[in-house]
Amino acid sequence: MMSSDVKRVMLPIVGQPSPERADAARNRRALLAAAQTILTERGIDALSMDRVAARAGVGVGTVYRRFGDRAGLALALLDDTELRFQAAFLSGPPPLGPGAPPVARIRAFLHAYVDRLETEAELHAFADTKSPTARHRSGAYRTARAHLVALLSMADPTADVNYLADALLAALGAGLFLHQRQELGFDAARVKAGLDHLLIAVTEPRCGSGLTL
Amino acid sequence: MMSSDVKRVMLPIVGQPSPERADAARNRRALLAAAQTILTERGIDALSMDRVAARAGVGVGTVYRRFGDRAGLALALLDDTELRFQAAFLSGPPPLGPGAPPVARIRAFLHAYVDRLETEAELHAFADTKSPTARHRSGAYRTARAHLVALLSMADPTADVNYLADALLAALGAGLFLHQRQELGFDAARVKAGLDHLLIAVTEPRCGSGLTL
DNA sequence: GCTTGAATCGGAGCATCCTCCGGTTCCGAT
DNA sequence: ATCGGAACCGGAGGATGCTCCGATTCAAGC
Repeated sequence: MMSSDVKRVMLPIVGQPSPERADAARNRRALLAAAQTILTERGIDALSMDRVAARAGVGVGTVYRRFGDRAGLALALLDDTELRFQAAFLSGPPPLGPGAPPVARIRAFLHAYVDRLETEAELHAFADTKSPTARHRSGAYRTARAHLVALLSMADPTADVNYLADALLAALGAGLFLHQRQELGFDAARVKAGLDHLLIAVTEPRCGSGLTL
Repeated sequence: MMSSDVKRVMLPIVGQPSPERADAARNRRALLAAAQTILTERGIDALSMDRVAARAGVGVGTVYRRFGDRAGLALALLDDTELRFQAAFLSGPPPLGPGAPPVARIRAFLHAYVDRLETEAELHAFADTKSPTARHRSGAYRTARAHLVALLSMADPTADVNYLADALLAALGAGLFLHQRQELGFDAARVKAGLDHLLIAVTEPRCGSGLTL
């Protein structure tokens, strides 16, 4: 009864109270692998929850416990690049990371986001299909938004940076990007140039009256 | 037999080759009325195709023939206000209609759009849930876009107006608006002020170098 | 009226998203 | 080794979007 004290210290590493059971981790890996396979083999239209479950050899309920819903599965598939992206703009080398002037960092952020959309737009769009506000509630969106708010407030403390951050991110919507690439025939450079134009306009100090409406 | 000549003149009004069969028109009205009733009585979450069909006393197939899909039903419900809106900015009194300077017309357009979202945002969002690019393919979007492109090119012929029109409309997305109103606690005035800021920035002539990136 | 071709109707049926809950598996503690 | 409870598994099943096609209804021409 005295040795129990020692054993109870069985440290829970650091984060979650229960890290994850072995079978659960195995299933999660199998599900992500199955989803990736279906994605590359048959395209995003074939990426249904039932199919992913069948391909991974588990029940449908397991998919939903792991990922919550279809959007959660898509976000999990994007998790690797998302984490790398966040690391890059939070603590990577400039101009994306700290060290460059705010406007240059925002510009690097926008361009890097476009580069992500170039290969992941369909998956981003898929993640947004569940609800029209799903995108804005995701952790990825909140992080990006907070980053832009911080940089914008350095660049122009007089502006409504909370509004502007959402406006810039709206211009980076996956649906809009697909429309620009497929319907309008824009290339990535044109999208980036448009974003540059927006960014300059928004962060450049007013010169005229500023109230010429 | 000679009266047949008179009968054959049964003019098809003007537009469609076959105006619409009587039963079809009756069903369309019944379906729209049923949808409107469900919408006001039980909210948008209860607006399913099956329920609309049952409420109108017709089969589900009829709903799909009339409206194509869920987005089509939503657009049909918005058709009245959409037509009024288009009439207002295409041929109504200034500043929304012709007669005012381009930037003032754009500003009036943005404000009027916000006013629509104030009462119709959920329906707009519902119409967008089918596909991420559904919004951009709709006739309403194309009309609004063309209008903005025309006005923007008058205000600033040197800009990429095709990009800017979409960027402004992205800031008017229903999902973003709901997020701003519900999650962020913005009121309509703040959204309009943010749009004004964007508009001024985008249309105001450059004063600095213009390439300070 | 009646005929007749064509447009429309309607609901069975399929695919998908998601929920629910009884049975099973894991893993720390003894 | 084993035990017990917490966590997990899985598939039946409800709800919904959408499709398909035989039965029905409309309306133009006689």
